[in-house]
Order: sequence, then structure tokens, then C-alpha cells
Amino acid sequence: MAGKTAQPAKAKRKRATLQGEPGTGGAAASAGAGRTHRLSAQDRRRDILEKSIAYFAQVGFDGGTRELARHLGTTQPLLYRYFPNKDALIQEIYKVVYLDQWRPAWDALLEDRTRPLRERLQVFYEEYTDVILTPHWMRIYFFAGLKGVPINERYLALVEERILTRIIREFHHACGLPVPATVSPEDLEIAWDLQGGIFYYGVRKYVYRSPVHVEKPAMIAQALDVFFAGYKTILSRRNGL
Amino acid sequence: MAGKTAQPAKAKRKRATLQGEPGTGGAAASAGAGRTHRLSAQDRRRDILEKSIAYFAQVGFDGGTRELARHLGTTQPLLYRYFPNKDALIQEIYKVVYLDQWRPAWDALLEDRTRPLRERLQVFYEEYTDVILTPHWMRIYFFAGLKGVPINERYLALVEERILTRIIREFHHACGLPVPATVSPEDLEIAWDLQGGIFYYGVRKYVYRSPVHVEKPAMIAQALDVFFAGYKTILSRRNGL
DNA sequence: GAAATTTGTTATCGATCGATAAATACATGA
DNA sequence: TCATGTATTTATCGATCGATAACAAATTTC
Repeated sequence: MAGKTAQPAKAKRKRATLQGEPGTGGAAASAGAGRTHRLSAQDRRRDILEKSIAYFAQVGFDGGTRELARHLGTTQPLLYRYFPNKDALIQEIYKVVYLDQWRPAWDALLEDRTRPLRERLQVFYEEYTDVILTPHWMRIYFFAGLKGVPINERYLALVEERILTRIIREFHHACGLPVPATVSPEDLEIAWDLQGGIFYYGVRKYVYRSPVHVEKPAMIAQALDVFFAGYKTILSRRNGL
Repeated sequence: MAGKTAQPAKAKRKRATLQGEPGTGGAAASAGAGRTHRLSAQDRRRDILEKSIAYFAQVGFDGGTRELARHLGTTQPLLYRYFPNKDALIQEIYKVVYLDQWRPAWDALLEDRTRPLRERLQVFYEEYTDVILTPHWMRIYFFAGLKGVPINERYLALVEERILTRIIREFHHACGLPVPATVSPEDLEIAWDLQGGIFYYGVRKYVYRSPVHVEKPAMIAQALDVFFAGYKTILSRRNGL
């Protein structure tokens, strides 16, 4: 269990002396991102946040602050000028990745009864999956979930409220059935089945980096085909054939 | 970012002196699991493996070996008598959790054409999810996936080979259609949609510890209802209505 | 252009991690 | 009962981690 690849402790010193060079500052030696010395506080903060998402999405939240700083092209203590501690940085990542992604236009789209529901859902899921079926979003989502971060519950509640109950209601309307005042647990679970089928495509692709067999829009179309025909049949049966 | 809750370094010494007591050995003081001193090599190894699964499923593979030992009611160096290093232990966990779970009876069940396919799949998924929709399996699965462990690809390939292609083939047969020699990418992806919908129920429940709205067998029944009616419609359409 | 402010770096601390070596408790066979 | 072998523990090493303090460089302000 020797701690990874043990590097001799001498290397540090060497870099410290190099830092005196004229044209090439010490920090850029590692990341080589391009001489970004001395940003404004606002820009630096944004830069840290952005690159932290990419970094933690790769290695998980147990990734070290030193290696994170290397990805930033700066030094590790600088992080602590902009975030009081590692956990505060992570909390901010959650907020950005989870909550600030919903587009208000989707609210209108899902309930726009001038368009066929099938079309609405195809458009919605194509756009929505453009946001969440990405390596960063997916991996942050699961790293956070496994850590038991409380923000997850909020997200699942948000999915039910903004997406799933709407789908059920609109589906009833599209079938000429009375729209239920409150969505039943069974119907909610059927909508989760749709959501889960689509979502798992992203899991296979971005969590497991496994090849998928059709392009994303085609996958969504198929999932919706099955959902529409299947759910309609269920509703028919339920209402005495 | 002070490393968790900093415990004063004195505490260690104190326990070391306590260890001299007659009835209560040093190790049991922490876990209190019940005086399991001196197991046979075989039993100890099995015990370590079993409890390691529970422990790592809880905290992830970055969990410390010392705390793992506490859960075992022993000391940390003992682990290294039975596993050369932490990674070897983890590899063995993968093997147990992933591969040694498939029941040969499922092979026969899925292809038993004396029973209706719908019934076969209900039984299969109820049994199969008894194995994989558990906190341990789910969490190990994702911890491993996010770490990029190569064993995942093998698992996904196994699902396609043993479950999904069979479902597609049997479905064609049940519909009176010719059974395709090789399953098309589109059909495979439709089967993944079924698998994903069911699987995501477990994600919500065990990764996110979020409440679900119907019991597992009912969820499976609904997912299969949608799948059967939906896929049948698709196949009909595909063959010129 | 000097003082004050802000940004970034070097050096280091204490804790914890995986791993090893040496010593100790326990069991078994002669 | 004593020697031998195995199971378990104590003590410790080197590396790495998050975090802080002290210093240096760049920018702004007067």
C-alpha cells in the first residue's frame, strides 16, 4: 500500500530556485496555462470555481488541493484566499452544478399545449440532457450522492416537481382524460421510469465511459416511443379498457 | 480545512496503557463486536472481506484502513497479513460483488418458453434486483465506476449478453416475429431503457437514500407493462404497421 | 514616487494515511 | 510442559493532506 508513486522530497527545492528566472514565472511551470499571474479577485474566483469542477469531476472530491492548484497554474495556499476551506469550495460547486442549470423556458415548453406533447418532450429532453448528460454534471452528481450531500434530495424533489408531475398531467390532458389534482404515486413512478431510462444512458456513457449504441436524440425518441405507447395502454386498461 | 475533528494526540497513549486490563482486550474496546480474538486464517479473511464491503460501501474506497480495522474489532496491521495491500483487498471486493452474483438458474429462466415472457421477466427482475438493488451492491458499483475500474466494462458487457439480448430475442419470439440473428443497436438500446428505468429506482433509493413511491415488485410490474406495450407498438410500426 | 492595498508564493505545522518491523499472546503437538 | 508455529498487537516510518503564517511582488492611491 505504498502511498502512490513516492517522489523524492528533493524535487521541490529545485523548482523553488528556478522560480527566479526572468520570463517564466514559477507557477506557470506546472500547468503552462499561459502566464495568468495576478488576476482580479473576481476573475480568479471564477477561474478557481470553473477548473475545480473539471478537476473534482475527474478525480472526486477526495482530490488534493495541491494537485487542484497545479491544474489552476497557481499555488495551493492561494485557494484559501478565495475560499475559507475545501468544503466551502465544494459546496459552491454543488450550487453551480445542481441548481443554476434549470432554464425558465422549460417551464413554459412543458406546458405549451399548442404543440403536441410528444414534440414538447422530445425537445425538452434533448435540451435538458445537453445540460445534465455531460461528464462534469454526471460525475459531480454521483460523487455528491455517494457522499450523502443533502443537496441531492432537493434535486430529486425538483425533478419530480418541475418535470415528472408535469409530464403526467400533460399526458392525461393529451389523452383526453381529466387532469388529476395530485399525481398518484404509481404514475409518478412510471414517469421516474422514463427519466431513469434516459438518465442511465448518461451513466453508461459518462460514469462508466462505456460505448452506447445509438446517438442521444435517437435514444430519447425511442424512450419516448415506448413511454407513450406503454403509458397510454396502461391508462386505457386502468379505465376499464 | 482543519483535518476533520482534530483529536489530541494524547488519547492514543491512554488506550495503550488500558490494554493491560485482564478481561477486556485492547481491540474490543473500540468496536465491541464481541471478543473475536484469534480466528482461523480462513475465517478471519472471510470476516475482513465481508465487513470491508459494508464499510467501503458506506464511506467509499478512500475510507481509511484504521477505521476499517475498528469496524472489524481488530487492529490495522492485521489487514496486511491477509491482503498484501489495500488495493488487493479492494480488487477482491470487486470480484465478489460484481461477478460472483449471477445465478445460473437465470439463464434457463429467461429462455424458458413454456412460461409467458411477461411472467419470466417479472420473476427474473424481482430476483435479480434482490441482488443488485441493495445498498452494498449499488454503492460499490458507483464508487468503482467513478474510479474508472476496468471491471465495470466487463459488467456492462455481461448485462448486454446475458440479459438484454435475451430479452430482445424472446420478445421477438413472443410476438411471433422471426428471432434476429444479431440484435440491432436500436433494440439493444431499448432494452437498456428498461434496465435503466428499473436500475434508477435503486439509485434513488440507495445512492441518494431518497424515498420511492411504490414497492419494488409493483415498480417492476409497471416498468414491464410500459415496456411490453411500448416495444410491441414499435415493432408493429417498424413492420409497416 | 512613496505609502497603502491587494495578489501571490515560500515554508511549515499537525494530523492522517498506507505500510513495515519487532514484539507479544495464543494454540497445538511432542 | 515446553517448543514451535500462527495470530495479533505495539510502535513507528515516510508521504501526503488541509491549513496557516510570514514574506514578496504587483497594483492602486494620494
